Amino acid sequence: MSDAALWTALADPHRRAIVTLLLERPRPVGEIADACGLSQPSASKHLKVLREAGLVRVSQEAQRRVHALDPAPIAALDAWLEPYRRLWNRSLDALGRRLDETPADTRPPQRRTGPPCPPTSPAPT
Amino acid sequence: MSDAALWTALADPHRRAIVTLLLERPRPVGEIADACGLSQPSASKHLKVLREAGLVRVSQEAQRRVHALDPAPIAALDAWLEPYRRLWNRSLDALGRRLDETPADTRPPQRRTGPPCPPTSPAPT
DNA sequence: TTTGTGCATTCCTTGACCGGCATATAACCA
DNA sequence: TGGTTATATGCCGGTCAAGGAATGCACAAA
Repeated sequence: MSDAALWTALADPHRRAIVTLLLERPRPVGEIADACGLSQPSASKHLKVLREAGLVRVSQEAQRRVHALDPAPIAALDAWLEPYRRLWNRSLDALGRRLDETPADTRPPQRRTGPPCPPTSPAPT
Repeated sequence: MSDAALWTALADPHRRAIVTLLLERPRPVGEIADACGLSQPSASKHLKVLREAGLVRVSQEAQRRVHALDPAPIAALDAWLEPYRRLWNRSLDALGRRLDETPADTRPPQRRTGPPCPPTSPAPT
């Protein structure tokens, strides 16, 4: 479950779709294939990649193999993202300060649309 | 700068290395190639992919082309990650609660190490 | 103007991956 | 036992991306 395997697994749009699908609830392979418009073998292969990246876990139910999301590896991505998020928040803060020092009617009309993570320091709203 | 371009750009380990390198400071192509052990054309090509994903910006300085990191697109990744982060935090909280209900000397020694980003809002589930 | 430097682009080869198809495997059912 | 369902796997052809070598291009220095 290397970092590389994780990135590789999520690089494919079909696999991201599968992961998003499993966010809702665990599902058997056939259902995943249908929902994503994949053939059964294709879905099975993608699920294998996701399994090897640690992103999904399987549990056998009779003949079915129900795949469930395991969000734990996402933490590794999140950790990798951390310094960039900090940088991004810093530049947002800087923008905010610049805007605060600018007369209102000369400002660009855009405003912060809300990054998914709260800034580390109070940003003007 | 589609989402797909962003994932594709970051899926390559060399490109992630470049991005990490640029976290420190902007650099010209040759320096990036050296630092990452890439040939100059190879570095140039990777930088093109990163540029097209919006992750780096170029500024010309004499004959040099200095590449700087632009963390903005990272926000898109962060947004994609958000629901998984929530899920992960929920399971950590559940673990924490279970641990709190368990006599101390039967617990595993681990404790929540702190996900890099606090949950932004009470999960609207 | 010539030469040198820094970088981008093109061509080519190779390797990886994806999808489809056929088939193997395993569990359930009659 | 034989058949059906659900899934995995192997093979094949096509596509795409990466790396290397050679080259083109822009700018600067002499």
